[in-house]
Amino acid sequence: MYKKIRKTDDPRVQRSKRMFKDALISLIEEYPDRSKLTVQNIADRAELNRATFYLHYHDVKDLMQQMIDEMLSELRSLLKPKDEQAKESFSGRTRLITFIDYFYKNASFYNIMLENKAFRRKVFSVILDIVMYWEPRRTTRNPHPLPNEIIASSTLGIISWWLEEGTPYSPNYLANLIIQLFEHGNNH
Amino acid sequence: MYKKIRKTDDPRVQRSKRMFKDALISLIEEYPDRSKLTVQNIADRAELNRATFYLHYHDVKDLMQQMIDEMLSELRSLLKPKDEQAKESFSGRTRLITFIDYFYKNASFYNIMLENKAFRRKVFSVILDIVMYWEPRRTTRNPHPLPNEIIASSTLGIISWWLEEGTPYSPNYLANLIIQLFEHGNNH
DNA sequence: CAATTAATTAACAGGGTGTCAATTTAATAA
DNA sequence: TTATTAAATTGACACCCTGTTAATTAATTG
Repeated sequence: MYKKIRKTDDPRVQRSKRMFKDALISLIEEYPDRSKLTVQNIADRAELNRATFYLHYHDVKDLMQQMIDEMLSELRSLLKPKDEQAKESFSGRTRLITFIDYFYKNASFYNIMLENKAFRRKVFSVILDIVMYWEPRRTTRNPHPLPNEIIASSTLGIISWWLEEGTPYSPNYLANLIIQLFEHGNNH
Repeated sequence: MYKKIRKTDDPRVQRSKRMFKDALISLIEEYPDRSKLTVQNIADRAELNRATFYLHYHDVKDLMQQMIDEMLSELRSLLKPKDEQAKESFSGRTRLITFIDYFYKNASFYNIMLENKAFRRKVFSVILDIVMYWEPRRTTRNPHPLPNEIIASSTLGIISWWLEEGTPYSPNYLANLIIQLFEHGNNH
């Protein structure tokens, strides 16, 4: 009785999906205007048949969506403290730098991905998490705090600009600027 | 001796271009995922021939680019004080509210347009202008001001979020939040 | 090996692109 | 009004991409 239950474990599937993802990244970096983002071109670049693409994805959007979900899940796990002890030293500042570093690694790729609304929304919610647990004491001594969404969206705006400009500051320095803005505004 | 010099003054051209622009706006608002943004559909919606489209634009991107330029030029003129006297009362705050109001009018349309990199870059430079002339005195008494790009990009981030969320605050209140952020950060 | 399933191949109708030449229609100077 | 100019339409063209299918080949694994 032959039965193959774990389809996704098939090395052929693994390989194909990896090839398609790499092809998409390669095409995006080569044509930042996304003018060559077709199933045809992706399959050609992956050196796989176009019909194989349809075995795994519904269309290009679907491929991007799956990649986005994987990336975001990776990012979230980076921001999750491993144990109780790590939680202590895992300050808001550390989390912000971890976050910025993550985008710094494949800056040109994430720069493109951030034009995707779905991706941006999910990144926004990750930032919102960071902001919400930033400094619990903030709410107690602060009579008129800004809505967390204002803090998060301005952070996303700054990071988007930073990526578009080719990361003109180091991740650390950028984090400093963002923290300065939220601590003192522009009146230091 | 017949001679027609001013082609662009031809009422037929005026009408056609207006029809195509209206059709684009109509399609964008009907299909926010931009799935129906083809020359074919735009021409159909405009009730003009597809070949006519190509008489005026190279492709859909070109049409959007022309619209973007027109809108930005309109926005810039709104932000330019009419005379020396008006300059007095045209504070940074007033300019920021004028700016936000402009996007509030066709919020759903600008929300889509802000996904266009070219448009976003130009809006960014308009914000940069507002920020640069915000408060001349700021630089004198402020030893460590943030780069103007940080202020501008965070503003753009906030406004983008606000548009994506369906303008949950009034333009005036949003301006207050932005000003509060830059005046005091999140520690009021 | 034998069974299973992934990948390939070739073909299909459908739709959008960008261009062209010939024709019709609208604007306007005289 | 009429003659001239140019815009708009029409129909056609080759080309490319899409999404699907059926038949075949190739790779994985019990």
